[in-house]
Parts: sequence; C-alpha cells; structure tokens
Amino acid sequence: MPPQSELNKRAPTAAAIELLRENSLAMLAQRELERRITSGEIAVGAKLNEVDIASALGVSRGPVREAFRALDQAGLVRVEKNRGVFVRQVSLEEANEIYEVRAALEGLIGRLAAQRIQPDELDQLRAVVKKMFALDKSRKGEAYFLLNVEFHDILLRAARNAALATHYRRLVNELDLYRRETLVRGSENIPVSTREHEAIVNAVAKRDERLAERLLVEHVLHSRERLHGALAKPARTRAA
Amino acid sequence: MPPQSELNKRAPTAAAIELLRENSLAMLAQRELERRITSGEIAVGAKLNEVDIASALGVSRGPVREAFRALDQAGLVRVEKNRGVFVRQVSLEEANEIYEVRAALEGLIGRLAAQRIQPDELDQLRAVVKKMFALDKSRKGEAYFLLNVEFHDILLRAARNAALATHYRRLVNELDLYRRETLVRGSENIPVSTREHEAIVNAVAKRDERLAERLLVEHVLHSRERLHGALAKPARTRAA
DNA sequence: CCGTATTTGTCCGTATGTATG
DNA sequence: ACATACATACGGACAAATACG
Repeated sequence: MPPQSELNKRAPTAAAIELLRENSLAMLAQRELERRITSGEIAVGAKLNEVDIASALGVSRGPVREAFRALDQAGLVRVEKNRGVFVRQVSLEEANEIYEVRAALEGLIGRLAAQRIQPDELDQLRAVVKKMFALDKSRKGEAYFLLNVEFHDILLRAARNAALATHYRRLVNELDLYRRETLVRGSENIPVSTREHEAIVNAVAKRDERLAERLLVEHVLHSRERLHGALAKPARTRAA
Repeated sequence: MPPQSELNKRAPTAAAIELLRENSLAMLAQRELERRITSGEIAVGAKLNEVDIASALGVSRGPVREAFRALDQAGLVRVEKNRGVFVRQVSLEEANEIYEVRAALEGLIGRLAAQRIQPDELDQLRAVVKKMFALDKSRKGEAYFLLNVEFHDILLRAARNAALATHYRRLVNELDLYRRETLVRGSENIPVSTREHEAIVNAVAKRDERLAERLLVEHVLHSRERLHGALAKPARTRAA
C-alpha cells in the first residue's frame, strides 16, 4: 500500500492543520480508506492490517480501529473478531438484493426530482448528457463511468432529500464492490444507456413524475441486466 | 444512567464469556447503547459522556469510542469533534424526508412479500392482526406499538432481502428518534391502523403484488399523517 | 478575560487470541 | 502437537481542546 495521503505528513502543512480543526483522525482515516476501497486501490476481500494502515496513514492504531467500525456499518468492510477486517465481498445474490432496493430508491429520486428540480440543475443534467453523446463515438468506458456518477448525483441533489441521498450512496458503494468482485468493467452499452439518460432528463424537465419514476426504475434494471449479461455470457455479443 | 447491562459484570458469568467469544466489547457496547437509545432510556439530544458510559458498561473508553463511530454511521448519534457525542435529534423536516424513503421501501416490501411469503409467515401475520383486533377494544398503546413492530418485521422477513432489511430498520430507528423528539406517544388510531394491516395481509395472501405495494405505501403515509395530526392539533380530537 | 477543571483526542504498552512452521 | 511469531483487543497515560467559574 502506498504510504501517501492527506494524512501521513511528518511536518503537517497549513492545509492539513485546517483539516484537523474540523475532523478527527478517525474521520479522516475513514474517508481515506473509503476512497481507497471504492477506487479499487485496496482490492475486494483484502485484509486490512491495523498497524500497516496506521503507519501508512501516519496515525496510531486507535483512530484506525474507530474508522474500521464506521466502515463496517457503512457496509464497506467486514469485521471478524480476533481475525481482522476485510474489504467486503458482495455476492451475486446480494447484488440482486441491492439492485431491488436501488431500483425502488431510484424511482423515488425520479419522482422527487421531477417535482423539485431547479433550472440550473436541469442545465447541468443536459450538459452531462451532451458529454455522454460526445463520448459515445469513442467508447471511453472510464470517462462514461464518471459522467454516469455525475448524472445520478445531480438528480440526487435535485430530489432534495438527505436521507434518500445517504441510503442511495451506500447502495451504490456496495454495487461498486460487486462490480469489482466480478471484475466486470465497462459492461454498459453506452449508446443505449445514454439514450435512457436523455429520456430521463426530458421526463424530469416536463415535470412528469410518473414517467421519470418509471424510466429510472427501468434504467436501473437495464443496468443490472447489462452487468449480468456481461457475466453470464462473456463470449456472446449482447443485444441492446 | 443505571449501571446495568449484559456487560459490567465484575466476575464474568459463563454466558458473558460465551458472548465475548464472538463479540468484541465494542460491538456489545454498540448494541447496548442502541438499545438504550431506541428504548428512550437515554433521551434524545442527551450527551453521551465517554467515561461515564465506559464505567457504566464496565469497559474502557476504547470500545466505547468505537461504538460511537458505528452508532454515528447508523444515524443514532451525532459526533461533534472536541465537543462530544449526542443522541441524534430528528427534525420535522428530516422526518418528512425519512417518511418519503420509508414509503418507497415499504412498497417494495409489500411487493416482495407478496411474491415470496411462506405459509407459516402468513399464519404469523394473521395471528398478529388477530391480537391487534383483540387489543382494539382496550386501546393499549404500548402493546399495539409492539405488535405493529412485529407485523412489519414478519413482512420484512417474508420479503427475503437482507439489504432491504438493513436500510428499512435504520429508517424506522430514525423515525423512533423523531417520535421521541416530539414526545408524541400512541398517536395511532388503532382501529383504522388495524384494518389497514388486515387489508395488507389479505393482499399479500392473494399474492397481489401491486395491491400489497399500494396498501403499504398508503399505510406509511397514513401513519405519518396521524402523527403530524397529533402534533399540529394537540388539543383537538382527531378524526380517523 | 483568565485560570482551572473536565472531557475529548491520540498514542502506546500489554494481554489474549490466531496462524504458521 | 507444540512452540513461535504475529495480529487484534483492551486498557491506561499523556496531550489538546472545551467548558466553567
């Protein structure tokens, strides 16, 4: 593990001191570990050694242990008493369960966003979809992935519901673990997915709650099918 | 705070030792604090003093601090750096947001339960509703509250989705904090609520997913209205 | 506004349990 | 099976920040 981060400075910089004014080392360690896990920097199933991580982050073991408990509740790691902490592995069955919940929340996001979205947020959504169409031709998987995250984040803000945002983000994190578990990357059919995004924006813009809800639920289920399709038949070309 | 719990035994009993074989002190402390918070033993907004709780539980501050981090992620407490940990207060606005999410999940529970419920679970649901009708006449608020929890727990099991259960339980916990915050107890109109439960059981028994979903969503929204009604007009008698 | 007491934040030592040869 | 090495679990000491008089 590379021993670098916002933490781990021998001589704390002014910025680091400012961070510590508001955040405990435990919270900073939690965020840093969350970043390393969701980014794939730490592999799924990997064991998190207290002393290694503590030294890598330049803190003692106390804050690291506290961060572990938070990450456990957040569903990112699994704690086994007297054995250690491991990056959580999400099975196919669990992923299907999570998708069911996510679809329900995604539908709610669509309904609320159609009610509450502001003009500037609509502009942002349209800008993201525009970038998606531009990307469409070159098939850049990683860039598309980021735009997709941005799209759903804008919708989430537009829904104006903090509890919804909290639970939705956790589900997305868990699905990322599954994606990494299965080593499937770029399974999205970008042209199809982009058109779905476009239709969603139009529904939200028309303030059509029912349509936005339905399109987002279907969008999630389609994403799941595309992912499973990539898993089940890796050699076969997938129809839209 | 009463210094009693499964923990805090000077001479650990055999049962306590068995507990410790599988659970760390941090996890036990977390559960115990969760119980004390959700039961109202510790008041909403109260400050949780590390040393007091540690001595009350008969452990050191380390496990208590770890439990705090987990409870923070679980939405039961709020951590302010260098100031302390407080039982979370849920405002009216937050409660409304949580209700929106809960309604969506409750609808999903109804749909999945209608798909997947087993005969013995249906029997359990009917038994609970029967008890509710029996209670109906004597208007026992606390007993009804417990039956209500049991009813929704059976449905949750019948839905057979662990992720759904996790997120649903957290939302219910948060709404309990709101209920306690507003000091509203027994705001349910028991006859009406019981009939709603009965209708839900019938829909699930008929495997009518759409109806079960709709009835449960409405049930949640009605519960919210009954609660808000009790808040807005405390002096007035509430109509159904 | 300052000094003191209390509380939180962090670190490290020790005990206990687990994995390995 | 045993012994050794290693990792985690817990407790306690010290430092820093906050609250109080």
